[in-house]
Amino acid sequence: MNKQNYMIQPTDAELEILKVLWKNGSASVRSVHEILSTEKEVGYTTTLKFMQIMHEKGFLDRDTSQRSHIYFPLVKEKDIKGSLLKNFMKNTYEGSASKLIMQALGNNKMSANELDEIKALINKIENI
Amino acid sequence: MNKQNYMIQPTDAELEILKVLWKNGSASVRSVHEILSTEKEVGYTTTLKFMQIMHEKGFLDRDTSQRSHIYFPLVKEKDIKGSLLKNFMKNTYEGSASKLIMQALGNNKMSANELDEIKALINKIENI
DNA sequence: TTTTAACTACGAAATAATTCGTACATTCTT
DNA sequence: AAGAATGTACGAATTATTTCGTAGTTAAAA
Repeated sequence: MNKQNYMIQPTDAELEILKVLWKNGSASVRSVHEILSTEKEVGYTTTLKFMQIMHEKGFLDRDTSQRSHIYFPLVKEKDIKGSLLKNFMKNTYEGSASKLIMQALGNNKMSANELDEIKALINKIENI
Repeated sequence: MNKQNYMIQPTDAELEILKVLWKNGSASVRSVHEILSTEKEVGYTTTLKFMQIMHEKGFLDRDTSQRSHIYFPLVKEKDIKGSLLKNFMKNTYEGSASKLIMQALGNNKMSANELDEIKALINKIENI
């Protein structure tokens, strides 16, 4: 039973780290930090501290058998993003998925391919 | 030229107040506070303080000709929500509207009517 | 083997967001 | 007219989040 409503949510800074780890499977603080550094100015111990906090919070586990610890995500990308989405939907669109989708459609250019993909999913949902 | 990328965004607490005002057009601190109180425990001066801050930030204007000031929104619901959505999309879905829409579709039950509305909008977009 | 580099741990400063108490003014009630 | 109720203003406490400095350890390089 995942993605509960009250699932703990990562903060913005924590989400950035999770995204790096979801993409890479597992990594040392050093390599996560190097990737983050390409996007924004941040100190090494800042990244380290976040990863320690995230370990405490249960977002990450780690292998400490080597001097340089290797961290990996304990939470699934889909679950976390789903939970963040649900929360955002609640705060901003009174919990209405269709309101959110309508505005996202209206405000953003998408490729024909993406639009088709969306239509296909709707059809699939409707034909159940 | 509205809804710029760097449009100032309301915090969560500020958004709640904006939502009340968008729905009511304009209102005193007292009446906003009464509505908020039905949803959560909050002190009167907290609501007052927020509305003063929002006035400073330019989210609200107010009529101070009476003792009880009347506040009204200076920003449009669509613009603010669009800006929040864009920001959320950037943080959580790498800025991809279709990723967000796909997950929103997948995770939420919608009525046939809502689904049709979404399909109609897609068709309209495709037929331009 | 001495120095330098890389690593963890962790307290605490800095910043952002929320919440409220208190002071003071005006209006309403009695 | 006195007291109670209602209003604004605003400093400051509280809480959440982000950021980093420093201490101490281990490994690598000179």
